[in-house]
Amino acid sequence: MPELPEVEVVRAGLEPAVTGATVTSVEVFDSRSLRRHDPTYGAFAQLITGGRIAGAVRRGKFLWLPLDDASWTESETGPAAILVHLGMSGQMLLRAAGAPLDGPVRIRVQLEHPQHGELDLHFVDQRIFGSMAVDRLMPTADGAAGGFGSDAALVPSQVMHIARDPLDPVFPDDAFIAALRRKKTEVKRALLDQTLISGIGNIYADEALWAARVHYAQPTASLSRPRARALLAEVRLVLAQALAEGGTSFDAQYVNVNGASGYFSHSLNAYGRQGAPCPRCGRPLVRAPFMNRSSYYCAHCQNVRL
DNA sequence: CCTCACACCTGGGTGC
DNA sequence: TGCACCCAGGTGTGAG
Repeated sequence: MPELPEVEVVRAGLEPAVTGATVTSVEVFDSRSLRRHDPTYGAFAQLITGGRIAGAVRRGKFLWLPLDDASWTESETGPAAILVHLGMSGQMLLRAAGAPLDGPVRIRVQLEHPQHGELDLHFVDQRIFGSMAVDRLMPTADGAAGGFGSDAALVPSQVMHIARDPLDPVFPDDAFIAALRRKKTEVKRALLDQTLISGIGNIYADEALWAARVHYAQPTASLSRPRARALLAEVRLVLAQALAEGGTSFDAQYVNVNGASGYFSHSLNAYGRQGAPCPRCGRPLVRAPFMNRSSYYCAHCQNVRL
């Protein structure tokens, strides 16, 4: 269940290892992990073999590895990147060259780094909700950097419709709050809408709502401006705290880039804690069905206020 | 245009 | 023991 903090941990782990490295070999063991790849663009392996990776960039839960200019000028395809979405259970594992494939490795990318030598990148994904792809880079609509990790004002075409995330220095607070209050939906649905604000999933949505004392089903149109602003502030706090702790995971599905588990569920106040006392008021937390999943909240602290 | 239900996936857990 | 079923949930798509 990687959300923004977990994906950022992966990005930060990959960045020093892959920047400047050349792709020497690509093996796709399960083509379902190329769900996001458009084959009319070219074969995934062929497009990136020989390319040089310029960095590691993230917006929300999307991660991409831009390819050096020299990698695409000859093919005249324009700037491109290796796009990664971890989905539910995806991992990007750095391994020594030729290391055995432990776990459901769907794609292996072998790299040659001028300083670090040979390195294997394993895309592991049990549930195959994640995917890799090669995608064209497009200019950002606002002219600002496309994501965290690069100054380039470019994003993959598949990320064009994804909103900036709340840790982005140019995240438009006022426009977000206005758009949130214009929506005719429930507040948690809005927090999970990646075209409105990106990077938040079921876990951090529940945590931020608990911290802001907002009921998950409160209509967005009924949120006062100060209350919406306070909610956004709690979203930022929750994400920043999780990031500082190295990400959150529950069943070892999520493992950081070096293979160590990012297990920090003890820091959660609401998510997954049905029946346990609310850390604020002591009353038992509740689990309620929501969008074919679950919402965890305190029925006492988190009141619908119209 | 907006909102929402649903499909896509697999492995672990549970009840019979 | 075996089997059917449920659950986890991020995203794209199509219906209304």
